[in-house]
Amino acid sequence: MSPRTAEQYEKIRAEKQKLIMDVAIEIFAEKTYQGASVSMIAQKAGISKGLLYNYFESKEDLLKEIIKSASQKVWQYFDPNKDGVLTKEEFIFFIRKGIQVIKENINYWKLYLTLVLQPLVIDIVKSDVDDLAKQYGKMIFELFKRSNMKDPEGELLLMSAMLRGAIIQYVTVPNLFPIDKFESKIIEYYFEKL
Amino acid sequence: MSPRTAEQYEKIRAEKQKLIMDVAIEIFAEKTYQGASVSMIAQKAGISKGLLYNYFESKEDLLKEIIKSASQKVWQYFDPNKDGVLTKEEFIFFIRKGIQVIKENINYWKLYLTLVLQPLVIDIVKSDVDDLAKQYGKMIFELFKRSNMKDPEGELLLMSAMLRGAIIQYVTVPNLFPIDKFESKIIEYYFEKL
Amino acid sequence: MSPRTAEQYEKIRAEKQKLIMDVAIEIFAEKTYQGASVSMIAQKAGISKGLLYNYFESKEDLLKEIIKSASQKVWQYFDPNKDGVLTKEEFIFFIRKGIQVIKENINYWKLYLTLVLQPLVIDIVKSDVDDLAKQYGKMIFELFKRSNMKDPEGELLLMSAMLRGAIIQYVTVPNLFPIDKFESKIIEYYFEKL
Amino acid sequence: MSPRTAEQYEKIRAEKQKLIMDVAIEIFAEKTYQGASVSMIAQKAGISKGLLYNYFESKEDLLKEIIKSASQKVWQYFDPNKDGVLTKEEFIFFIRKGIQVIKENINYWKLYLTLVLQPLVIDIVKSDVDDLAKQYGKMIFELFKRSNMKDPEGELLLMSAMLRGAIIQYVTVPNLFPIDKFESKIIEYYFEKL
DNA sequence: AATGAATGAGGTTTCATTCAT
DNA sequence: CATGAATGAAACCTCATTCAT
Repeated sequence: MSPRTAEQYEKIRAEKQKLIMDVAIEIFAEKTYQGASVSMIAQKAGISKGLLYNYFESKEDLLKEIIKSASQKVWQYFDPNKDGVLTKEEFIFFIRKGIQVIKENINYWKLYLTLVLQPLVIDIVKSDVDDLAKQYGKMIFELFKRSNMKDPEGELLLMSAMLRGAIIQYVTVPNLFPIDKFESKIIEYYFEKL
Repeated sequence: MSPRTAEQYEKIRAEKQKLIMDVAIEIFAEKTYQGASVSMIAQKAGISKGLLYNYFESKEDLLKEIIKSASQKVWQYFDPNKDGVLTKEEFIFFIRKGIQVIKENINYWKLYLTLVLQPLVIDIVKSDVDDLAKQYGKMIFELFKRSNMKDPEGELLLMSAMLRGAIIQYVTVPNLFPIDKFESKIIEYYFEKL
Repeated sequence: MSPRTAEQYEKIRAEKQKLIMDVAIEIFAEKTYQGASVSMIAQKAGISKGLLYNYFESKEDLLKEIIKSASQKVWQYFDPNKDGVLTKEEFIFFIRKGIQVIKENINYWKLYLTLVLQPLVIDIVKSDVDDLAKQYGKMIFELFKRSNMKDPEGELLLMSAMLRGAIIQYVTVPNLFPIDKFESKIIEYYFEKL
Repeated sequence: MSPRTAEQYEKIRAEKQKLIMDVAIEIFAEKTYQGASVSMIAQKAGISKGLLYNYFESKEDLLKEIIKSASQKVWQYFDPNKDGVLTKEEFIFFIRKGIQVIKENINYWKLYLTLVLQPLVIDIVKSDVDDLAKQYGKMIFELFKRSNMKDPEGELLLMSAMLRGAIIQYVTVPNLFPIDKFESKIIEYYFEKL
């Protein structure tokens, strides 16, 4: 009966906040940010609309928080190591890990994709992600060059297109796209080339 | 004093309908189907909201008509020829033509992409396109097999992922993606392999 | 090829006007004055909306004209004869004729009934009809008195209620109400009493 | 600080819902279902349009609920007793009670009448009411037969027409129709005949 | 921390009416 | 006399957000 400690409250808050965000990702991915209503999210999360506004300032704020937090979670695995140099093994790992992360967060990626397709609406998303993408791009380019590829830039283009396309396809129709076969294939491809 | 002839009316209708659809594609692509309002479309088309409903039964109907008409326009170039067999040259042409069509219809492709990412909302889109995609898939697979590729199925996977990814990237950030370089690269790639 | 004469034009106008009114009565009766749209009427009459406005100033004007004209048509049979005295035979005739007129103009009566149920909307209707009703009421009252009925006023009340109720019922569900049986019954009733 | 209890919310909802329905009956009766606007109802009820939609799914739903609830309220007095046999006294009571109920719910009856005159719009109304009407019709017919009336069927026809007509007249112009005199008269009539 | 009634701006849609032809 | 494209006001409805409790 003793009042909860500050930490307990903090924990409860954090959990409820996560719950709301998880539910929101799902609904946003299914219905679009604009097509989803705050009521739907509150209802599916089992809380009142009022309480949702206790945790997030607005619907847009909720979206921003989702992107912020999910970005962190998703991209943490790819923090480039200190030296900024990518070995062949690290590159293979990067692909494997990347595909795994996507498999585990389909809805987030779906949401992410709908968002990047509306440049005017959301610029938040880009900034973070773009930086990382550039760094990686550079490192992979260097790897390709070191491996004596004829046209490292062109190869980079093909590679990123391949990955991106596979993600889209997988995220859109998970059951129809053989992500595992794709994974072996692309790894086999670069294993030989590098 | 006499009323316009049937042809005159027909012309007016056809032109205005096209105008509305063109404007709508642009706005839908920019803001999402749900994020765009009929008012915005009417305003940008320079007509009253009421008139829009003279031409389309509803916002959803407008979307459907856009998809129907744009699908026709976009996919007509790819009607497989009678024999159902794809030569190496036809395959190269297919890629070239495909990229060109996309360059000329960026907004439609953007819209198409936001739509396929919301499976619950629109099933119209798929049916038409899926058929064609399957036919092509099969023909390309046969070509790869005839060319003695080791794993034609896997190669098809990589190829479609590459194309898809390039489209996404180009459509999303046209200025940043070197579509022409990508085109030469992928053609070069298959020119050697086939 | 000679231009039509003024009379011919006049005839055409009169016919078209009647056509529009007939169609409108039907639709108003079916959908309510408010629920019917000018477009529907024009379409069913096979003319353009614009032309309809050539014949009637407004939707409300169309309604007024319908009521005016139909009232005349409907009530003309009941113009009390000069002397203002109703014989038993005339009374019977009045009932017979009344029922016949209703059978022949179901839709007008339906419309009329929906209108009298909205006192605020239409006052036009009443004025004409009320006068006639009062005159008739008085004459029937006199007839009842001459026939030595105990309570002529009360009998008048019952009679008008009976007629009114039968009309409503018949107009509402023509197939279910045995109007002919009702007719014989009520005539038999007054034949004995008078 | 704590939220209202479930009962409190329940009470608020019930009261407001009743308020809206009461206001709506009045306005529908006065202006027709189609002629009344949701704005008018909200305004007269002193609430926002939005709130009305918190209580009713649509304007049509509001109408249906009114009919449902009012039907219950209105017809509950007439639940035939178990044996299904009507005595002379019960018949007299039925007429008295019926007239009283109508006097107390003029607006509902007005609304009801406008609705039955639009067969295409509302079928809801009929089903409930028709059943009851049939049961009563049968019971009254039996009573008439037991009382050795020459033509019980014809008498039933006259009686229901009389009642119906009186209701219409009273509901349409309450001040002009002497409902009390009608009541005594019709009771006197059947008191002698039965 | 929690509720859901309440608001109001804005969305989609309808329709009487006008007008150039 | 005749057309139907075009308008704009107003209808129905939705939903992010607020607030008393």
